[in-house]
Amino acid sequence: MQAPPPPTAPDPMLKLENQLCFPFYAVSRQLTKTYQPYLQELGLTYPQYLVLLLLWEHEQLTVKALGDRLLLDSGTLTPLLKRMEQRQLLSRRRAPHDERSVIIGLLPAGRALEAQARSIPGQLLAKAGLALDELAALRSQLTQLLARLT
Amino acid sequence: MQAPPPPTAPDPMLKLENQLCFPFYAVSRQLTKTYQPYLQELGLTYPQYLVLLLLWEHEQLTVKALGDRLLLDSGTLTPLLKRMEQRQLLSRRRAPHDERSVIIGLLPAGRALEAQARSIPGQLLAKAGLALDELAALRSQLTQLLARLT
DNA sequence: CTCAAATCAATTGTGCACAATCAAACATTA
DNA sequence: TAATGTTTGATTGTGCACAATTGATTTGAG
Repeated sequence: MQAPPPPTAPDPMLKLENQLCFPFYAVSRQLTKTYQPYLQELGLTYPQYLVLLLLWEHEQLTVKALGDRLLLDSGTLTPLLKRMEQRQLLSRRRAPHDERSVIIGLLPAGRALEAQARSIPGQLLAKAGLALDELAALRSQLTQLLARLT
Repeated sequence: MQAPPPPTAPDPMLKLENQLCFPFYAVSRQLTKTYQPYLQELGLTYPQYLVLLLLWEHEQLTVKALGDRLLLDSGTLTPLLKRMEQRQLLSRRRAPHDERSVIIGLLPAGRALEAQARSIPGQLLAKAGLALDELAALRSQLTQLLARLT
């Protein structure tokens, strides 16, 4: 279905193909879909995988620390972490010295997923058709942009 | 809250900072947040804004055509379009020659938002601190990556 | 012409994402 | 220490995002 262009030509800056944000939005969603079959084997969603990446590295972190690193707030993290707690992937407990904080700790079932996840990054890079140096260049541009936006 | 590193150092490919996808995921969400104050004045969400960008250009499109261009399926678009229909921004009707298709047409209230949206792309570019040539370079890389992923 | 396959939108169910609000716990300072 | 303000997580409500299924419609092979 394709209509003829409207009588008044639109501002070129308002055409979808010229948008800054749309490619980020679309690539982000497509990347998540690309991860999906691998993560499904582990029973994880992409945001849950990100939480585990941090816990594999740090063993335990507060909800606040997770949110700071992932740029997610408690409205997103709390239900997500409760689902992972039900699966015994992690534990949630109040910090003894500061009852406001909730400490998220890695449990054995969560630790066990690390070995299964090892092959994921390499397979993703292959699917994206990126060499390691291209990846590094792209990532540094994105990190720089992210810093300007936050 | 920061715990000492775990006894077994994690695979560097599994560290958050080395992930390919996370920067896209984070930048995409941050960009949406950056748009938010401007779009709020128009009463639009970011995906609704994308639909209008296409309608400003094409006046009318089927749900299928919108989904193809935005890489969104009907489970996402149908409720979103119904909300926009309720606000009289667009119309939804079956195609006479093919009753399976639903044609989305721009209404005056939707057309009227175009003038108000004109200033948005420029303000976003300024906030992102990008020059036009940087933008073009980044966009071509992203478009290329998107093509490899789809 | 017939009916099996393909197309398209809608629906259902799950899981983010985020603004806004709240309440508890902690920190500060007068 | 009493009053005030800040930090932290949880809750609520709205709106995507997408997999899976359904049902109506159209197409096309025989």
